[in-house]
Amino acid sequence: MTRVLVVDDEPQILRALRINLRARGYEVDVAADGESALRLAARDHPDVVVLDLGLPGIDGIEVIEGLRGWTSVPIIVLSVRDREADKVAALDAGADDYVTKPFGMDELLARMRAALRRVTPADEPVLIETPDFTIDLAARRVTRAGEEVRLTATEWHILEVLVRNAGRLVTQRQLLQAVWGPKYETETHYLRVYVGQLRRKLEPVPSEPRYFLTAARMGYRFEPEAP
Amino acid sequence: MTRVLVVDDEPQILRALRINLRARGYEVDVAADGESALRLAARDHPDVVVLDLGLPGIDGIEVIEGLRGWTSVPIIVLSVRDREADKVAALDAGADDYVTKPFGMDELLARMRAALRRVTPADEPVLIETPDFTIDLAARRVTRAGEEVRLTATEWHILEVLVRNAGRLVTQRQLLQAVWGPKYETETHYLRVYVGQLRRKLEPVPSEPRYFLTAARMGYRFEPEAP
DNA sequence: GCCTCCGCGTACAGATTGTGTAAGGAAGCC
DNA sequence: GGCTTCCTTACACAATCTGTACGCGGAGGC
Repeated sequence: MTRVLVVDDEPQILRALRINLRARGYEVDVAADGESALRLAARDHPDVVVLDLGLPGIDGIEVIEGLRGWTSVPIIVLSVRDREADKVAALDAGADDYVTKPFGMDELLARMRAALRRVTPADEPVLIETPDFTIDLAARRVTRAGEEVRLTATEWHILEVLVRNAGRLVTQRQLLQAVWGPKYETETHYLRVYVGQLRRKLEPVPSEPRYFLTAARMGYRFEPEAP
Repeated sequence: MTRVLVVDDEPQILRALRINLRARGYEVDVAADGESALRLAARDHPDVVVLDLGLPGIDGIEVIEGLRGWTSVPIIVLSVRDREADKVAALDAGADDYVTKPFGMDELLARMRAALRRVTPADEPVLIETPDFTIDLAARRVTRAGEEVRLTATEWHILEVLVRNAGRLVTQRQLLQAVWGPKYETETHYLRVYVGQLRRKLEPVPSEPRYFLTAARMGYRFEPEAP
């Protein structure tokens, strides 16, 4: 089922969108400000985000940047601002589309379909195999020596972000933002605890990590292949 | 180099687009009708297509369908028609974006960048190779003779600034400002220490730098190729 | 040609900060 | 109530950063 995260501070628009999208068979998350948007996105992993730019609190552009730190989910921006500079800023920050209010529901739906169509065929590898364990992203399952490894929700969340960025460094900020939300950007000790648990469950020698590598003062990196 | 196929039957728009896109470093193909568009696309495999809907001969929608038969190249539709039904039809036929004429060149360029970004995911391996070592900016990793070279956060930061300005001189002020912040503009000796460490870790003969060159009283320069 | 001065590179050590691990309390679920 | 999971704190250890000292060499003045 396709999940949409709708972010807008105007209740009637939020309501209209929710009703329309539900009627079309989408599962709908709603948020009225940037912080909840980032938190919900981190928790629910929507397939597409519809984002109003004129938010209270965190700026819409910052929400785009926050999301882009860890996910490539399509972002469709809604905005009353019709100035070219605004569009360029949003698109260059990482938005996929920019629709000016007032907009037609059919157009928005068509743009959503277009955005979703692009994502689906590019099905990322769902199975990640290493010499020591196998990760099935679709089934949310990790197998080690034939046995299933039980992971908690938080452990899985961290694993997922790292694995989806395999080979790349993920900064502590990105991880914290993705898993706990933007307010926790400084709580780096959470990461230490949970990365440590992942290592204990998955690394052949937890004290000498081979897959979940630390880059001091920067972040962590998942390295799927034995070096 | 990025190749753009522009399809429009109005000569002045075609001309304006060609000039603007060339000026931005794109390679530009042009076509004035649907048939040439399909032919050129097949021949040249553009990275993005900018397509006017109001074409003589084959309908614009048919061009989209024709392209979608064999390629997923991003298609940005231009059109004078602002009716929602037209947008929906084009998007559902396979277009990625729909821009109503008259449009701003900056907006179109931003939408092109957004479309291109999706195709070439931002995580394209940003690899800088020299005869002696390889830098992977995404992974934050340096490999030398097959072995990973461990760099500290500060070392990385300096390396990154230098590498992103490869071949150009980076002033001491720029470096200090980028790595330590504007308050440290005068602490040039920090640079000496850390550039020295980079040389020790990466230069074949640290005392005779070949990649990390000093420009006395000015700054440093990274030279990726052996002279 | 000699001397001085300034900037550069290196070495090193104390202070600071980051990291990994263990463990306990709170909250939720069966 | 027992179990699991999450959040939080504490602590030891290690790595990194910061700051000082010193030797070297080239540019320019004399």
